[in-house]
Amino acid sequence: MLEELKKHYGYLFEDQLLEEINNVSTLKDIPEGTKIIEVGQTLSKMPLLLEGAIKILRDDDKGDELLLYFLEKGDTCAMTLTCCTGNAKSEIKAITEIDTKLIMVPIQYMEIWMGKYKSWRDFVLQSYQARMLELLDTIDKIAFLKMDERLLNYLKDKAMINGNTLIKTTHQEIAYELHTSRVVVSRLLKKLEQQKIIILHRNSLELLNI
DNA sequence: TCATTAACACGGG
DNA sequence: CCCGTGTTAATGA
Repeated sequence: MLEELKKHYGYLFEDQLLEEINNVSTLKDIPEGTKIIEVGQTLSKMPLLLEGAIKILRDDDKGDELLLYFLEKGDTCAMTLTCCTGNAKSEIKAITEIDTKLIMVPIQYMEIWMGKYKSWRDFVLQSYQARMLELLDTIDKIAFLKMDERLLNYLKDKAMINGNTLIKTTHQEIAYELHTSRVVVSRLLKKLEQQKIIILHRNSLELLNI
């Protein structure tokens, strides 16, 4: 595991910290579509992504959901960063978007390393800021973009994360994540197809000229 | 005007 | 058959 740690985080952390992480953490391979964190769940470990991607969703009071942002390799979950001080519960839901490899660090080390390693402190603060900026970006899109633009944006995001223009999903799933109805998604996708921006298939769609 | 909801027909796996 | 998809009509914001 130390090798993989060095490969992905070696440029960020000093050897001593890498070894400490290696000593207290567990490596996990998680298949696509697995729920990692549920709303209300108490967080005892923080994930460091090595490979793959995770989508972070907000559940509203009616059980509907809304996609907030994606985490990619080198990222960590901002929710756990804020939860580490108290025994706070998660306000968000995390699901693996593709097969993902990550390291789980028990959160008690969060605080210890914050004081001990400058590189760790920088990493945590920078992660926090990056997530905050992504959130603001998402809020901007929800507030100022029409649904058709949000949809296209979502498709592009998904294509980039999967490294593939073929996107495996259903209209219903998109509707949930963008917090709208399937009728709207179907209609807008149809429009995008007529504009030669995408090709529709069953259970998947293809993004053209990115 | 545009989204949502419900309802229905089509057709592919 | 079951489910994803395309479409429409009614209703509401």
